[in-house]
Order: sequence, then structure tokens, then C-alpha cells
Amino acid sequence: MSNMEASSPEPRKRRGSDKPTLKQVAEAAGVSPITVSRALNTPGRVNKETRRRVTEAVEQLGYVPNLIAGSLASASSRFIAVIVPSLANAVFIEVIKGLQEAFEAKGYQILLGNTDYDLQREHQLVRTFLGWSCSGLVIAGLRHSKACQGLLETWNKPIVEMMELGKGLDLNVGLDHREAGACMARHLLDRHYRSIIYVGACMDRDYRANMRYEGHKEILAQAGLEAPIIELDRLGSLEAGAVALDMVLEQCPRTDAIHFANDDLATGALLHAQRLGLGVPQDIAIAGFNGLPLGQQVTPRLTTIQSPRETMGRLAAEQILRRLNDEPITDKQLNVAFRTLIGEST
Amino acid sequence: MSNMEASSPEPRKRRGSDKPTLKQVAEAAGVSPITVSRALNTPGRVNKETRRRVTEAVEQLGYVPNLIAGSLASASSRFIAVIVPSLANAVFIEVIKGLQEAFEAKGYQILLGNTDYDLQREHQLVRTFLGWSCSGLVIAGLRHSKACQGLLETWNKPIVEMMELGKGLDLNVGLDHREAGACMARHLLDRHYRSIIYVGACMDRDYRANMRYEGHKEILAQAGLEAPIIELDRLGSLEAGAVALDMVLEQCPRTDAIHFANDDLATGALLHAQRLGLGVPQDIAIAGFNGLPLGQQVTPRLTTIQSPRETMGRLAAEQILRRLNDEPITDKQLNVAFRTLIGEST
DNA sequence: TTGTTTGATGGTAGCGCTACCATGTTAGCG
DNA sequence: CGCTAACATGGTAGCGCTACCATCAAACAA
Repeated sequence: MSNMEASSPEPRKRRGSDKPTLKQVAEAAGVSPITVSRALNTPGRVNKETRRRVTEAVEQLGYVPNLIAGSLASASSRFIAVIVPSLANAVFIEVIKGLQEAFEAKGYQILLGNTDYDLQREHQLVRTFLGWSCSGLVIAGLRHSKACQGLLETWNKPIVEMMELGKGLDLNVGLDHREAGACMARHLLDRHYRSIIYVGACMDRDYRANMRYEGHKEILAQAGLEAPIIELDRLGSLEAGAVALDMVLEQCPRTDAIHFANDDLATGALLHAQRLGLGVPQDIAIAGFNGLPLGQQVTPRLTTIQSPRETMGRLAAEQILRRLNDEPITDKQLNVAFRTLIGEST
Repeated sequence: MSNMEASSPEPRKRRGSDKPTLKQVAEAAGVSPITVSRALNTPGRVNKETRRRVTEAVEQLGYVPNLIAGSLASASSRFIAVIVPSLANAVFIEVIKGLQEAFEAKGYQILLGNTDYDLQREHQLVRTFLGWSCSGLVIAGLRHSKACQGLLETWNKPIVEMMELGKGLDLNVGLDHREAGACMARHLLDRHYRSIIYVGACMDRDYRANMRYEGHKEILAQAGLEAPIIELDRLGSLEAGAVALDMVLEQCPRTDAIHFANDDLATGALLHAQRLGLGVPQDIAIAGFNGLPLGQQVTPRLTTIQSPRETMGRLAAEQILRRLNDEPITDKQLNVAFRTLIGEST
């Protein structure tokens, strides 16, 4: 009567947690698993009474749907990959906020990746995120490594490249950095500054700051002026701005205006000028880029360019969502407008 | 010869993308799928030559592992859920940075959720994240809705509740807000301020600010002083700080010191005082909480309390990682030290 | 020799869910 | 009354991967 397998009465100890599954909910509710699935995902397609029984069973068992299994079966995960070069920069944080709000409202979950301005790391992140069957991808910048570019080209889901303007892989939401730099340069010339220096931080990596410098340089050239530049080899911060001011005062004492690559640097310099007893703008004028709240609260208020950060995030999200819902996209390339904020610092 | 099924020669059009799978890599490399899996996940367990053939096939096919399938099969996802009340606050951003760096280095991916200080939303996020089979959870605060608490209690993976100190569900990393508030109150008394007002923002939601107020109140009471408080009904910001200063000047003109719930408010007030031509600290002293860089760059420097934000994130991550690696945990409750930064604003 | 360990590989059987098709039931229509 | 459409539900067959066990050869000890 006993057989050879008697020593192993249970089929086999398997992996997996002991959490209730859809099947158990189905049994408890007296329906088939597929009906439970429908009751949870497309309630409209299920009879009201059945739905009630299902929700009851869910509550009673404390069932939490296994989203991983669902994603595998449906080959889509409601993840949106977001890849930015830095979290230290308030600009990206605000863009992310815009993205987060727009996507969360539609039930998408953001997977956040941070490249630290390293294209190798960017490629790695893209690979990983593709592995999660993301529904879409938002990435900062138009420049990627060749391998990464190839990976993205064959990926047939919506992609937004943001922050800068240009023709990219798929969708694009950005602002014209060259024009922004030119704009501020024009303003400084209008105010009769003639010895203008540009100060940036890590511009080999933050190449968008370099694009602004190009615009700046072009305008100065048209006015027959040189466009000297100082590059710091540390990321922008208030402290770095203070250091930069010292460098300018020492190396180019006749400078009458500094065009900073961002508000952190500019505000740091402005506060440092106060400590040094320098008048802004009488002794030296200071301009920034981004329009962070900070710059608008110091005295004198910082002249800067308001970049629409949350808006950029929101627009990027809307473009992706439009694609995902098969809605028409009128313009694959969105030029987000910026605004010049004239403070008293110039 | 023909049969009834002839009209459907192919088995059936199935879902799923056309991306290469592990199986195809295995065929290309002339090994079994399981060997490919091992070659990718535990290269040490595979012969060197076999490994080479596999990597070659991977490269050639452009294979990207489907992490969703892997997670389902292994019932673990290398996701870490991180739930914070707000992304608008620089404090949480820095904590997240600390978490991100520590987890990313070990190959974990953060799933970020934002409750907007809403316990209902928190519960919803926890449910969703549990559905992703996260390996661990980091959540801000010790207070959760009852349902959420229940869900977490039965979840047998590492949890860190952070930001505040106390006995929680599992692990805890935080600072003693009551003591921090007391500390600053003592400092203000030392400096002979006697008419001290506390100013907070949305303290029903930001209850940790309230804990600091409790500490503040206790110290003042010991000195026989009242502890008046003004609560703003908007979140902390530079602008809100300016508004708050106006309120204090109007409602309690004899105030000689303001203890703000955070640096944003305090710095906003400080800058506004300058605009009004008020001397800080001669006319009014100002103190904050957090030790954000901003407050250390204004003149006078802000007196504040340095909360170890990135450290808190890093420590939280380390606790989780220790659990995940079955390393011993000496203390389930970590009290992160804070430091009083005395500026010239008091 | 025989037994035991180690190293490399493979086969089987799911993980928990949803896409796809099929079925039955009721309503609507000429 | 037959025919179609709409609704409600169920069965089957995977999604792409890994846990678990088994196998087989080579190495080594007794």
C-alpha cells in the first residue's frame, strides 16, 4: 500500500510568499480567478453583485495584487523611467516634481535614475529600466552614448528628451539655451556693462551651460567685445559662487558684470559681495540663470532668467501620456518659453 | 488532407514583445537557458569558456534581461520603497539623496512615493509598493493610519521609519525633535531674549515641528516664560517667512526673538528684515532649524540646528541592507545627533 | 575499489497574473 | 422566431525567468 514516494508526502516545498493570491480570493468569492482580475482592473465589465463579493473577499483576506505577475502577463508595467544627471541641482528636483505629479495622477510610477553626468552610467540605467518593461522614458539631454542611442532607437515606446531643444529620438521638450544666454547678454549690454565675464561650473559635463555661453559670446562679439570665461571644476553652489567672485576680483579686477551659469553661483557671489562690502550693481553687476526663489528674496534681487522647470516636467509627462493613450501629438518638439526677470543686481 | 484547423496555420498570435529572451540567447550560445541565467547572475558558477559564449550571444542579440520575469520567479525585486510626505521640502530631498546613493551602489532601485502629508495616500502607496514585492521599505514618520499599520506589521521584510525617534514597527533612524527645540530655546534664553515667539507652518501635518515646539515650550516654562506660537496655514518657504515676520511685528511688536520651525521660514524673515531696515539681531533675533546651506550664506548667518539629512538617509539604507544581508543589527533604534550652529542672527 | 565531494550543466515545474478565445445568457429587432 | 449584439463569466495557455532537484564527470580520500 505504501509506495516509494511515501517519505515525501507533500508535493514539494516551493518558493513564494504565503500572501493570498488572486486564486484564493476567487475561491473565497466563489468566482473564477479571471473574474476577480476583471473586478479589480476593469470593474465596469463585472456585475455589481459579483464585484461586491470580490471586494469583500479582498478585504477579508487582506489581498494585495502582485503587480509583478500582472506586469509579466500583460507585458507592461506602468513604470516611467526618469533619468537625470543630478539630484543635487534644484532644477532637476523641480522638473521631477512636475513629472511625478502628472504621472502619479494617472497611476504611473516613476523609476528615478541619476547618472552623475556620466554617459556610461546613463547607458547602464537605460538597460536596467528597459528590463523593467517601462511604459515610457523621460531623459535629460539629447546626447547619449552610441550604445545607449542604439538601445533607445529600437525601443518602441514613447521617449521624451528634455531640458534642451532639438530633434531627438522621439519627443522633445526643452528650452533654447543659446537664446537664453544671448538674451541675458543683450540685457547686460543694454545696461552699458562692457567688461562682462561668464562664469560656469563643470561645463564639460553641464554642456547646456556651455550652450548659454555660446549665445552670450555671440552677442558680445556682435558688439565687438571679448567674452572671457571662468570655469570652476566643482558643481554650482552658493559656496562656489563666493569662490568665483574672489577669482574674478583677483584675475580680472576691471570686470563690471558677471554672467553666471546659474542662480546658485550668482546668489552665492551676491551674498559674498555684501560680505566684502561691494555694491551690487554699482561695483559689480551680477546675473544668473534659472529664476530660483532664493535669488528673488535677496537684496538686491537677482537678475536672472526664469526657466519653467515644473512646467517642463509636466509637459514632458503630458506628451508621454498622450502617446500612451493614442492621442494625436501636434508637435513632437515643444519649445518651452523662458522669461527674463530683471532684478536690481544689474 | 486539409483539416478544419487549416485556416489558422500558426498556433496563435500571442502577446509579448519581440525582444530576444533568455531562451534565444541560450540557443545562440548552444547551452541551456538555466546556464545563461547563471552566467548572468552568478558568473562564478559557470565555466569561463561557457560564460564567454553566453556574453557573446547576449551582445550579438542585444539581449536585455526581463527583470519583471526574474522578480516573479524569485519572488523578490530589488526594489526599495521610499515614502516621504513632500518633495517640496529640501530636507526630504537630501534624505532621498542619501538613500539613493547607498541603495544604488548595491544594485537596489528606489520606488519613490510622496504622500503630501496625507495618511490615506500613504496607505495607498504602501499597498502599491507591497504589490511590487519590494525588498525593503523606508518611510518618514512613526504615525500611520490603522490599516496601513496593520499591513506593515504582517509584512516580513525590513522597514525603517525615519526622521523622528521612537519605537516603531521594525527599525528606526531619527532625531530627537523635542530635544532640538529645547536646545534652541536654551540658546535664546542664554542670549537673554525673553519675549520669544515660535513660528511654524502647517503644524498639524508637519507634526515634527510641533514636537520641537513642545521642547521649546518646556524650556521657556522652566524659565517662567510664556511660549506664544503663530501657525501659518501654508507650507514653509522664503515668502512665508517674510509674511510671518510682518505678522509678528504687527501682532506682538515687543517680540525680541523668533524661533522658526525651519530654515526656509527663518531665512525668508531674515531677508525681509533687511528689506524693512530692521537690524538682526539688535531689533529682532531669528533662529531656524535644519542648517540648510542658504541660511549659512546670508549676512548675518542664521543660527539654526544642523539636522544630518543625507546621513539619516545613508544610515536608514545601511540598516536595511544589513537586514537584507543577514548581518547583525546592534541597535534597532538609531538616534542621529544634531548640532547647533550659532550664527550672528541671534 | 568504493564512497564522497566538487564543479558544471540540464530538466521540470512553477511564480501569480492576464490575453485570448469560447461559452452561455439575456436583450433588441425586424 | 431566428439572428445579432451586448453582457457576464470561465478555461486555457502562457508571460520570461529562476528554485529545486537531478545528473554526470572529474577529483580525491579512505
